[in-house]
Amino acid sequence: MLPQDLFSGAPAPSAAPAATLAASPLLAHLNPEQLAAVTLPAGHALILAGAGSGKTRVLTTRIAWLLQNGLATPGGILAVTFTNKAAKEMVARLSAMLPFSVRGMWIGTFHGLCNRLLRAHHQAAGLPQSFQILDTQDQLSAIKRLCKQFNVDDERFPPKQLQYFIAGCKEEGQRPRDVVATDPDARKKVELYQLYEEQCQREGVVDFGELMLRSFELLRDNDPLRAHYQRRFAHILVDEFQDTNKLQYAWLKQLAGEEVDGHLEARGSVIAVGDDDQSIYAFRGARVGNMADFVREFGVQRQIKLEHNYRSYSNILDAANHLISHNSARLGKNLRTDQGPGEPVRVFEASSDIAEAHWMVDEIKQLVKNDGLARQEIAVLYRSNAQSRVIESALFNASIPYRVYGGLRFFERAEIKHALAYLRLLENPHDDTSFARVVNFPPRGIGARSIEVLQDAARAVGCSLHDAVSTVPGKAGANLGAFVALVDVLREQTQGHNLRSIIERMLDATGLIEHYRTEKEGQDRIENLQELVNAAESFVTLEGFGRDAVALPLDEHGAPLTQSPASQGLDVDAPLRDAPLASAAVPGMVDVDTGETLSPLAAFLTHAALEAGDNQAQAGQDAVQLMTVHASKGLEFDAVFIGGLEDGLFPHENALGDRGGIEEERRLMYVAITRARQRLYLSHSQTRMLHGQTRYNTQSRFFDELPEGALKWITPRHPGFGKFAPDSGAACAYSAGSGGRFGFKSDTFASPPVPPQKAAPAHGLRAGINVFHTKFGEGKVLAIEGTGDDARAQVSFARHGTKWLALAVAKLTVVD
DNA sequence: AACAATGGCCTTTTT
DNA sequence: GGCCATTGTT
Repeated sequence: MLPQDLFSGAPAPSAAPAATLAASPLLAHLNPEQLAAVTLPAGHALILAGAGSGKTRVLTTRIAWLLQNGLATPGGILAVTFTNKAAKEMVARLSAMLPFSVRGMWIGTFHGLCNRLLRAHHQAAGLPQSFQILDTQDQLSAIKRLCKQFNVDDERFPPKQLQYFIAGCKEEGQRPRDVVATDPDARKKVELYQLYEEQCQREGVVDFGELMLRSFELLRDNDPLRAHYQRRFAHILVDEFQDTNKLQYAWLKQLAGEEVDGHLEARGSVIAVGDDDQSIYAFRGARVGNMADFVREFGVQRQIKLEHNYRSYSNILDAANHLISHNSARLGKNLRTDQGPGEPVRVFEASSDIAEAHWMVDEIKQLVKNDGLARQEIAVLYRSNAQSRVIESALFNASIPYRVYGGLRFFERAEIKHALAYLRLLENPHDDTSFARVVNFPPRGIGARSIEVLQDAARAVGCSLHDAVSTVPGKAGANLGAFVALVDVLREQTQGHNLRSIIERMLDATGLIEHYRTEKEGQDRIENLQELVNAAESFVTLEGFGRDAVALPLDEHGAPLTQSPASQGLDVDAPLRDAPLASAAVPGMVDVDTGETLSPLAAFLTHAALEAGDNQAQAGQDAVQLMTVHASKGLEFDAVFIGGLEDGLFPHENALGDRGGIEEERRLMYVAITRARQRLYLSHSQTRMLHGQTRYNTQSRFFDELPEGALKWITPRHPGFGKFAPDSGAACAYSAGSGGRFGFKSDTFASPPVPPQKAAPAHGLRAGINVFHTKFGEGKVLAIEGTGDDARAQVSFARHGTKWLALAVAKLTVVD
């Protein structure tokens, strides 16, 4: 771990005298730490930015400051984020700060910037210029198609698992030849990975992982190109650094400079901004360890902690600080505020999930009525999506408008995917994933049998489905021919048309709209398809076609021969003379470096793949916000409810076995707590309907890690975690007060909830004895670790391998 | 090819 | 309990 003293909060020496800086309106109202971060001298730096500490402000002000003081040119700046939302926010704020367009800067998501790089240097990267991007759905169908073709037993190799395997390999930077496979199963997987790659290459498509890996390899293997970009990007800024995976970190290293004798020969400055306490994406490959690696490998000299929180009252921060202090392996950070204590954190114990939801509804009503809070400033957070149902129905019955985040996004909807598949076929007839998707949609007499014949034919010749159609005889061949003709004719007809007209013609010619006219839920789908036309329209106007691009001569490696004016940047004063322009440079459109252009259609398809759109229902309404804790990261609300704080749910039982699982759950809780500005409500329920059965849960262990002084128990606190009150009658009486009138399922109320297996405090387990688990079956205890509520057992199950189970949660019974 | 029925799954998720 | 995907039926 990093020594504590490295993280001195002291302002770093700045490039200009403090007095001058303070006078600058840009730097007004920054606190000393923020000021230090904004005015860091050249060199790599790590900024540990706590929740609500003004991180985005620091990032954008830093960029503006560099430009204003002539320390950087727009072309020399690369700022990378994880989500489109964050990238847009940065662009918007910068546009407001700067008197000129942000166009010359590279601001975007990792994948967006990779896309840009690969489009610009598609030849060097071995890709067609208009390669299309597979989203997760497309990738899965591509894998399924592959497996079918090679007669893979999908019991032994479920496509989902293969997808996970392939994505995982790519995130680790591994090509099939790099994967070490010892057992036959693993070898088979690698073989399929190889075949999948060949298929993608043949079809001219890349998945998300490929976008990252391919551009990493491009930089790694192409010396002049790498040198060019290293020279160009003098200032690299990375947001949410704790969420970077291994490959993204390696990608950043390629851009940052040469590695000499194990340490990085710095070219530009990399400023990494992150918060290890908010690392909640380890499950998808994020490596918090990248923060420590960054400090070591980049020889980071300056680290700044932003600990001043501008969001919450101190009771809320106390709760957060106290909780997170139970994690080991932290870089160390404590949030503080100038605000007073505020309201205590209210804690409620419900007798059932229904009662819990009704309590929330009652409290929400009061917050709106008595405290005048806007409904959209109230959020209900939960650990898993399944929990939303009960809350939704309670809100619905109380006629409180609400909005659930999550679910399908615009470009992920089936009808939109169908339309996009047709559009992709216009762009690239060899995109078999798209071909297979719509060859019989709307239905045109091409059944599974015909498709199978076609696929076999295509494989035999080694060509695309499109090209194999002519070899299929008979009626099936005729139907297939008609489909191909439809697409080919459409392609010719729409040649030179604008995007709107292409899409309208496509919708008409393919009969998509017509097809949905007869379906029961077709009206919504038709509206969505019309919305697609609007989306395309606004894409065209927003992204501004035909803006000037600068051509750049390339050598035979695809690397720029000379620096373009853009890469040298405008001279210091020039930007200020530029007319202000709100639109941002968008990946996939026009590359300002190379002048390479993409057809409007290809650009729009890229946009659709890279930015799936909003995943929120009806926006605009003043509605209570419902979402998972993960989805709430980066947001803030006046009042926050965190429900389902029960052991097994939050922390989630699946996390208890994993190494570091509990700590990630704790960080998740930390994220949830720090969303609240004024009020925080925590609740747990004695019983909960989950997967069709009533579960009896004890309160979350996290309650024991919160400071008593900041809490106010609305229902009396139980003696302690894991020890259920023998007589639960009291709890029932309390819930009757606020939620009882809503009625209980007889089975939950008839007898007081009794936790089934936790009656005996001593678990009575020891190594060697046999146990039974409801999910994993029979197993043998290998080891016991910890005591009391932290006790865990390592159990070897006959069918499920060896697992660590928390005894307080796992349902283990001794078998003799 | 369209529909009904059954079975298996079930933490979190962006690009 | 409810959602999905795949299977079976007409």
